[in-house]
Amino acid sequence: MCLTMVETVPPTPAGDSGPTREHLLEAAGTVFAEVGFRAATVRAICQQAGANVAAVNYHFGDKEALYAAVLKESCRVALEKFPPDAGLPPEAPAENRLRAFVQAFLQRIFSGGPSARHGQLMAREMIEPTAALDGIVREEIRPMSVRLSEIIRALLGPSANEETVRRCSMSVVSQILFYHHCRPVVNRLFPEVTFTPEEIDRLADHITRFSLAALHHFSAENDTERRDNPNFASQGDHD
Amino acid sequence: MCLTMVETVPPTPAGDSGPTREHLLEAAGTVFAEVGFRAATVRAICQQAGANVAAVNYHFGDKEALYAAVLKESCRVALEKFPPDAGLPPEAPAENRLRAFVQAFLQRIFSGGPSARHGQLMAREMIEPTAALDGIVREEIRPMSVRLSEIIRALLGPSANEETVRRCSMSVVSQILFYHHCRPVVNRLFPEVTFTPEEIDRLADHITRFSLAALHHFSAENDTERRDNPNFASQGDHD
DNA sequence: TGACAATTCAAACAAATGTTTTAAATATGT
DNA sequence: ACATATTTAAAACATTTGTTTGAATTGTCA
Repeated sequence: MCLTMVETVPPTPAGDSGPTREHLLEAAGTVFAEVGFRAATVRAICQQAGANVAAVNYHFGDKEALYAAVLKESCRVALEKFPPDAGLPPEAPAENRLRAFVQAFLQRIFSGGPSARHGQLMAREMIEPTAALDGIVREEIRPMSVRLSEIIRALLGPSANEETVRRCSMSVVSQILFYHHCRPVVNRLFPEVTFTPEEIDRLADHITRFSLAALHHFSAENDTERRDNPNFASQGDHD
Repeated sequence: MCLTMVETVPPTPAGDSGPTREHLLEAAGTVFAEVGFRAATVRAICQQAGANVAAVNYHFGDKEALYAAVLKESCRVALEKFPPDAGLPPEAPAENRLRAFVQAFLQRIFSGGPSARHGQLMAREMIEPTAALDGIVREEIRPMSVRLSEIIRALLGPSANEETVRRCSMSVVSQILFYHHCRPVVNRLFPEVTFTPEEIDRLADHITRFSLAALHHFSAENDTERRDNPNFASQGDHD
């Protein structure tokens, strides 16, 4: 069926080939994030981009390729704007690195703009994974996961086994993602909850404190010699 | 346009009107949970139910009403099979009630059958809320939320303010939902993680211990008199 | 300017899908 | 058994949607 296909893919593979291509990427990012891949229509995307219906197929080949391009680009932008280490060196205290990790993650998800759109797209990928998810996990999520694991391992102490590190990592990430993934329910349950920058800061505080408390407890549980050390119960002046 | 419409809705409002209606509900539950409301086709549902294409409209009016019926029914079944208190009386120690809450929630989500389907449907509702979400929040989620809040409040002590209770409640629920909501990523990151009943138990253990450690810390932070009470640090023989 | 490639555009195509219609089949009550 | 209501079935309808087509337009370089 592709005998008559000469070259529908754009001759210029990537970059800023033209304004239409970028408008398309921008509009597609918005529409995909708003209604998801399936519900998004190329007509809606093209209209928002001020382009013709055939523009998607001309510049990207088909709708799915456009989606992959959007996902890749939004991922790049989000990580560039809010790097996971938030500028902290690896030698910084693990408590601070955890705080920075949590805050950067929350900002990446909740601050408006293309970074937030990436969060929306990823949330949809969780529910309905596309072929693009494998690449995202490999290039974005796994590096982030090992980075967090290192922080957690430093906090748990050397005697913590890998399973505990993994479980605790997930306990931390879960708290970050919850407000985003369950936003429709959170909004209905607690309409007073907002996501202003200040509120994001307070949220990062809570998640960090909640997690550090648990991690310090786990750490003390492993190294029995430290069990009655009162230092591990007080936490809050670590910055 | 509805002048010629006489009575497309079923004369028997609910209950076990006929085998076809139930087959439809069953098949629709499976298909909706698998591919979501939008991607599910009434043709696929009817085929799986062994019914004619027109059966959906005859018995439920339209596709959306069928979806609402599925959501309502799956919610009923899930809560009936795994009640949030897991048979524990309200006078039981808060630690035990928390453990029961976590375990029942995890089982509701991960054990197969109609109960798990409800979890799938709810996950999709989070990402793409339908009109049915308001009812679910009112009748299912909010009661569950106040129940958890009571447990958390008991653990935090009387001096904890509402905001802390709310935040800690979310920290607990988030850990429960994470493995479910982010399953595609978890599977790719840690293929060794399974969700057998035993693993679910261990997961419930971790979440409960992690949360109790943090909550006891918060509690001690508020009531400074309890700070050095060693009871709040040891927890692990609660069954 | 003129030829050639790249891009845009309007129209149409083909497939999928929710819904309706009309008739046949089945059950129900007398 | 007959009449009536209920349910099922096949076909068609109307709309949406991703994609293609071929002409028109624009840009580029000699």
